[in-house]
Amino acid sequence: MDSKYNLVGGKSCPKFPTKKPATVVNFGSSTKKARLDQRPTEVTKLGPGTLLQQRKSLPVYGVRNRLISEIQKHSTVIIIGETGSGKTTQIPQFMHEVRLDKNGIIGITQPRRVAAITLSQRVSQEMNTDCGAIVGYTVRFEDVTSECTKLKYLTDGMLLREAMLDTLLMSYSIIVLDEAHERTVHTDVLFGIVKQAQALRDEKLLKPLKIVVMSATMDVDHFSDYFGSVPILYLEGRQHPIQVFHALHRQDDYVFSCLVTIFQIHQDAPANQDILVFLTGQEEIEAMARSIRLIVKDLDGKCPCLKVYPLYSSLPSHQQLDVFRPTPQGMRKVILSTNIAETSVTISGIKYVIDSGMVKVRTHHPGTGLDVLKVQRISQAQAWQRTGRAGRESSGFCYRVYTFQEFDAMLKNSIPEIQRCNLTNVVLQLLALEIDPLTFNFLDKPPKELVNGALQQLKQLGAIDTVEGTKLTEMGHQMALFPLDPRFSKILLSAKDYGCLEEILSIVALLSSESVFVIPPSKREKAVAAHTKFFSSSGDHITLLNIYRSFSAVTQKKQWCHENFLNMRNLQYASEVRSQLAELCQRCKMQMSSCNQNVDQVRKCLVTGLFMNIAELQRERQYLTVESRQIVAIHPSSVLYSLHPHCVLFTEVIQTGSCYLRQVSQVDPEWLRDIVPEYVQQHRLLTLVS
DNA sequence: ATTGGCGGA
Repeated sequence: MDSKYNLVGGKSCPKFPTKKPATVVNFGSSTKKARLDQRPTEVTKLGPGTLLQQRKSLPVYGVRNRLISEIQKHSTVIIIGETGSGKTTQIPQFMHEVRLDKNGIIGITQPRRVAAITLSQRVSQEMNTDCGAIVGYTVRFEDVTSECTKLKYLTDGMLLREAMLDTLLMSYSIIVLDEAHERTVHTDVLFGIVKQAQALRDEKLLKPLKIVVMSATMDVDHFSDYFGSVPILYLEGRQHPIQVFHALHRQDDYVFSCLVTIFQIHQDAPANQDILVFLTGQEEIEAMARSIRLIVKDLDGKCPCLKVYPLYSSLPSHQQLDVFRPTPQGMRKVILSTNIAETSVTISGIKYVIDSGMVKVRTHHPGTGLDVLKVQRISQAQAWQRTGRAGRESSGFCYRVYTFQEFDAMLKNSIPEIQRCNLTNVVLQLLALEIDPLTFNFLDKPPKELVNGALQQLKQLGAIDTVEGTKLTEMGHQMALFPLDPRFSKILLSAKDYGCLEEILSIVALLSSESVFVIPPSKREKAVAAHTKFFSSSGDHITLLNIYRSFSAVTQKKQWCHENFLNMRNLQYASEVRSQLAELCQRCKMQMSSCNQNVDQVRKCLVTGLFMNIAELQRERQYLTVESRQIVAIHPSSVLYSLHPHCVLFTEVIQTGSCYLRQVSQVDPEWLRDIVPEYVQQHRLLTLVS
């Protein structure tokens, strides 16, 4: 298969068919030692002696001196390491021990907050210091560093924010871009920023910047080429062998095939060997959970007791935590998960992985402004990532519900997010750094249409003067200060003109968080009834405002959220976002203001940033978007779903089955003529407003 | 007539 694969892991064996009854899904196998990415090490409470022993037993420890000398010799290196190699915790310590950091900081980026926090806690424990002293972390809302911090774990997004203040990142002597294979938008932009900073610092004879890229991918030449053929160092991991099976025949229903496979395994495997199944979404997972529970009833006594655990991000946290409880003796867990279990969540004790080979992917279409959420085939790299989830404690098995030929036809690597998402924010950030997004040295260039679409929208919002121009207006500079979609930043900055900053802050904060509504399937009617008292007939935005106003007024927040079927965690997050935004507004010298009960002001203010998102009722329930002439419908979760007003403003349009408008408010077409007269003229919207 | 993969500032 892939030659590099064999370098890191064990030997590849020829695959052979297994003898199974013809009524089941037939698999062929090939024994492989899975290639894996690095997960944050769990913080375990241990004495200092044991900690040192643990450190010394890590594979990376044995090659310490070679690693140091390579990193010392080269200004940029790529390090490929398997899970359990200890690269993320040890290599920064090694560099610090020999003072490679000199008079600067070693910054280590992570795609996720929890990883940055737990890693820095682990490393400060290993170095026998308090977290926040020599070792610290910086994530949104939380900065646990001090004057003496030398090893700083931070989210990639945080380092990008720091680059906004200093493009040369002068406080750092070494930057480690960890988990680079995940290719988050933030890491991808950082690639270019860090490379530019390194070159400029050399050019200006400033202190040099060393770059270390850490990844688990097979496609490492790509990273190396980007920096000009820099050395690649491979690290051994501590991964157990995993036997991989492919379906011998093409399956036409991957959900059903997964279900069949679960029971094939369940009937043969000893108790306490758990199964992890990768599926694509909440609905699919809940449906399969119901099927399994029904089938289990008919199996009585013949097999170990089988317990089903759904796992997806919108699941309340206490239900997510259930997954981590060890399986009771004589039982078996089957976890039905989205790709959350691929990277974000690590479950111990998994012996079997069943891979549907599918994933839900969001793709932005700049011409129509439409986001499409579609089920697609995964990439080979992703398939290996899933496979690896079976071999964390001991040897394991992975059943791929697709043939080897289908595997072979998959993309080697997934399309990076930067090539398929809305780039308005990225482009605004680059322009704020005086970087031309059309010539920026991306690791992988996004399609021209995405960059142009972003420039177009920034021009509409008044952030730039001309689409060709790369200079921000005063408005654009202010917008770039906010950690928001530029349309929301625009609304926030307009709020002073409408005297409703208090209200807009609450709404924008809630739009930045996940849904606050909790609707357990078993208590659906009760939950909806509880939500109804917050509903506003003018739409979802004012409904969100009503919720936030009530939330901030009550003292017993936990109980209140429970009674009203609202998600406490998401409301608290929104409240943190709100404080941060309020502080930024204050820094922009904006006066606080409130429209109290005159909430029409709020909807008018929303128009200043979302005027391109207007839709008009065509016939019953069918709307037409004014700018892109798309046929759409209001999302069933909207309070306007059954009211269908003549003219609405929407926050986003997403195609799942049909095209749906989400977060919708009724607006008076007359407002458009007052608020965005040029836009109305340009788009000949006079029929709408007359 | 009927519903939201995962992160992050």
